Amino acid sequence: MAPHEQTRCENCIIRELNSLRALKKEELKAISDSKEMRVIKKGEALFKEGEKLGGVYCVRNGVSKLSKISDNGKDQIVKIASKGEVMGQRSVIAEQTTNLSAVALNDMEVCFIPKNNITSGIQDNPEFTQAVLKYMAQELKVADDVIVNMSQKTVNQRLAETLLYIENNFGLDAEGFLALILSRSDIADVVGTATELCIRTLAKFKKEELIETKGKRIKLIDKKGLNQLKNGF
Amino acid sequence: MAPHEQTRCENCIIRELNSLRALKKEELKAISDSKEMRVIKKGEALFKEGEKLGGVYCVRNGVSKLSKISDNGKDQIVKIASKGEVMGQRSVIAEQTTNLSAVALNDMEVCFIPKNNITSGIQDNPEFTQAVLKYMAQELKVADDVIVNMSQKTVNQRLAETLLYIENNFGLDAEGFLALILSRSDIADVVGTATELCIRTLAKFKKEELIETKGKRIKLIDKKGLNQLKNGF
DNA sequence: GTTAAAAGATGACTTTTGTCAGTTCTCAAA
DNA sequence: TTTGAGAACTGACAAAAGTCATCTTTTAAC
Repeated sequence: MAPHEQTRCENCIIRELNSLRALKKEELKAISDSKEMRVIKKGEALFKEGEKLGGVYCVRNGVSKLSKISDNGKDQIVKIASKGEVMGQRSVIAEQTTNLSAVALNDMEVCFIPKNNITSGIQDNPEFTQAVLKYMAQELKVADDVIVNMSQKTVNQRLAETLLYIENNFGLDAEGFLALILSRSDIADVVGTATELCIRTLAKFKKEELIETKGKRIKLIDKKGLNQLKNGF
Repeated sequence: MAPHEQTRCENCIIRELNSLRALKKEELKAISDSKEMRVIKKGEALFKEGEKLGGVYCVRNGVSKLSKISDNGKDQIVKIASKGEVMGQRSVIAEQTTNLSAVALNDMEVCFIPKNNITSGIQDNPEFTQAVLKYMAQELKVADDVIVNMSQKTVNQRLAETLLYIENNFGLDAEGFLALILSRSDIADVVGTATELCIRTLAKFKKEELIETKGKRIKLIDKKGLNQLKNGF
């Protein structure tokens, strides 16, 4: 297959992971012709909160954090997006500026799809619209759950939950450590606490033999214990 | 107008407030024929988390809290729905059980619309689908903001914000008190804190002449001060 | 009106979380 | 190999939030 053809949306298997799979062949061809592949280096921003997006980003490779700075200046990570995720969908649909910033947690490869491709898809293809609708409904449920966790659970519980979430969603490396490596500060921003408390709590988990650490890498030893902790025991 | 006709969806002005306004006359007639008006007394549940909904509820009158019980047994109010709001939409679209419970905060009048009316509307009427999509996109943005507030702001800030929110969305009564009267425990469940701390903080606000109280009613005196507090000054 | 139950309120105390100031570690550029 | 910046970590303390027990007020049922 010629290199050119590898990047045609019609041949792209990533889209099977998201609502773009509901698009018809002609629609995918139209997207292929106008889309643009971008490489984002670790630490670079795909977009920043308040920007008006010209389209959405389909993640081919790598991981991005979606975060928002609160009035007190602290960053809260609302979501971690990886392969297959379409970013910026919400803003494009609502025709609003983004409320979140997207920063690459490692080197990324994304496809930028101009918004008119998406909006025309929504107007002309009921299956696609339905797929987007279901996706958003699911996101909304997840968001509600996060609200409850954030307001009702302790840092202990939320950290345990975050670690389990990372293992479930990003898997392990060859040595059994969490494959997604976050800085302590990023973990704290997911959990919604200060970096120091995050570090202290990780140290406590280590002492209780729930986890092991090696540099910034973390291995979950006692998942049952972490699960109990998460639920408040 | 005959009483019968008053309750026809075609004549109902409530729907102008929500996505149902995008429906065509024939679709509204179909809904009218299958819908069912229900009266819910204060304290009664429209539905409980985990239930499978047979349709959505369009609020004609009254106010309902949408809440979820966290693992530690505490209730978190995620949203307050009033006139014009369509409840249960998310679950019907995602074809899932509800993740939230809906309990009437005062006497309510709602229309129950069977779900096949909604799903067929989504399949056949792109304008309607688009309206629902935009509504959900907006909800998602609001939810993300709530996540950030919950995890990064203090009870002080969140309570100030909640009071301002209630004034902005539900207005005042004849004497200038917040028109929506919540129990201290419900306010605490919105803010995401214990009832005692909520009461204490209200007492503090009173001492600082930010608010006045009369029984369970609350009047906002110094809105500028509350706004500053909300943003952390 | 009486009365029981629920809601509101307060004090005393504990636990959790945040903050500041500093030290150690790590890794990459010079 | 040095070195210097940033990340990880620690201690000490302060502030915020939660809990429990108790008391008062309000509300609604009889």
